[in-house]
Amino acid sequence: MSKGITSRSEDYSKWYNDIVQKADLAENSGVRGMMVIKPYGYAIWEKIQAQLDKMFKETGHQNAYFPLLIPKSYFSKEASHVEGFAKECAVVTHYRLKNSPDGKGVIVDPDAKLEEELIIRPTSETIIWSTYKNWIQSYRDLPLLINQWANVMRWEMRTRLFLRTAEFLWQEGHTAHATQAEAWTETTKMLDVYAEFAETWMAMPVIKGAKSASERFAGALETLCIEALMQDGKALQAGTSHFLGQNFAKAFDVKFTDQSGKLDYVWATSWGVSTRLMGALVMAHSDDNGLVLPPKLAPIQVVIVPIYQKIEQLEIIRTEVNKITEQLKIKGISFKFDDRDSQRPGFKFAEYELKGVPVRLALGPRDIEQGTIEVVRRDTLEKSVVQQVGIVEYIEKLLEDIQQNIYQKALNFRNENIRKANSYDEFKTILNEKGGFILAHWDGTPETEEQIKSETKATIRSLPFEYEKEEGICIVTGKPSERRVLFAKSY
RNA sequence: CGGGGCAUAGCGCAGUCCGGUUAGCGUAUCUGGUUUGGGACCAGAGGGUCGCAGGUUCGAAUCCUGCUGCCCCGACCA
Repeated sequence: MSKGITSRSEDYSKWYNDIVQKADLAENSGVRGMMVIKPYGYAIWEKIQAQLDKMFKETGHQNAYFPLLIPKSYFSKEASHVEGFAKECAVVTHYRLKNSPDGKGVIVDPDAKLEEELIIRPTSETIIWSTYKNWIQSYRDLPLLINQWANVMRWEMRTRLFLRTAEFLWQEGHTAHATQAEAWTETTKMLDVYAEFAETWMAMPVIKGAKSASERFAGALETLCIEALMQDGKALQAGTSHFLGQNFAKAFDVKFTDQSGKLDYVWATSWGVSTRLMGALVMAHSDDNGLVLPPKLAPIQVVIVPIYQKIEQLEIIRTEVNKITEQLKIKGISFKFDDRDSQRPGFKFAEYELKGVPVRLALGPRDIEQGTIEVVRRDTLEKSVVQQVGIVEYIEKLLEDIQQNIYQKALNFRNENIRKANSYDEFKTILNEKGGFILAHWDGTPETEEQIKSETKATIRSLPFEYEKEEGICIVTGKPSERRVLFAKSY
């Protein structure tokens, strides 16, 4: 169909790579595992950031910035945290280069070895909590609600554009509270923020739940997550919110005096989403013609393509287009009038489909004569000719429809791909033949979880909130279980 | 980090097995013209340290060694 894009049925991974690269979202760089986010891709990330940032501020958080480099000694203070991240940390050992004696380039100066090595942050709990120690003395300093937008680095074995890169962009919220209850409320509140963002803005349905013990964040007492289903039937963790208890407060000695004068450790949370959301966005809605973007996150919501033979015709069209774009501006709808003479209309149509622009308008001599305009919506590729009168209201409504429609489509797909399995055989059959989410009983032990993982490659994505308790027996061991949990193969 | 594949013009590739003119093809780019309602056509032009570093040879894109990067499959993760 489309030039140069592998179809999903042919090779899903290749399709994903083709879209990311050909829609100009990102490309691989000269550095292993690290990508360049291109202007069009970054524009989408900026929209994601802007909305999330607004939501964080609305829930009382402030932004701050902490250092990229973390002293190695900080890292060892919280035992399970080290264990979780040690294997993938980049380490800075020297602070100077010098000219190579053989005259070929530069070498690390062996005389410039650091006394204490520095870790490039894989996450910032340690540097932040060592700082919070100085910021918190009394209950009056609480709650402390901080977020930072930053890059982090995790030395990944195998990387994929947006989904897993060695360096990625994210936000990380780090909060401190006087009581356990308040910290727990914060943990669930931020998960709700993520879920709302995913569904309302990304048009991507998610399932909220809690991670099993083995999938928890290193150092957390509880990890909550939102899980989304991709078109190939694999699950993607789209955001996490951690209840850290008093682990980091104890590790970094962060105490406060409560109203009765008693000294106690503070309660903590952390929560984050990353540029991985970009990967989720691509896989949630796109088709074999290219990217499909939800209008709320599309850098260009409406593209206008003029169709003309002579330059005089273009000028007439331009006058008509200006009338429309002035109104679009007032409505806050972003647009692009593509008057490039170097490409023909057909080329432009294909190009904007590839880039996922939600609405395309085409205006030619025939329309000028008849007072009409051609409107094509990206999600269904449906083409209609409508009157120019009232076109802006029509577009406004159409953008809402598209946002709704792609959400509904993704929701239907997701719902059709949640299945219950009542035996291990059934579980395996569903997994191999259909994929998707599987709800099944599990005895609650890490051993059984591990056995299922090694035998089927499926993992427990979460203990989902939205499914009620139900007595049953574990599909593997036959032991009693009080609820079904959510399994899937995942990214 | 293990197994497999790949690296030649911006992009996609041929040439490599079997060393030998000036390294080709498609596409993109630039110029001029004709075109423009679903990826236009004609004519001309520019563009290469053949991934990097060594080696063999009269001669290397081609043979040998090392390195780097990318892709796919595994072990680990947001």
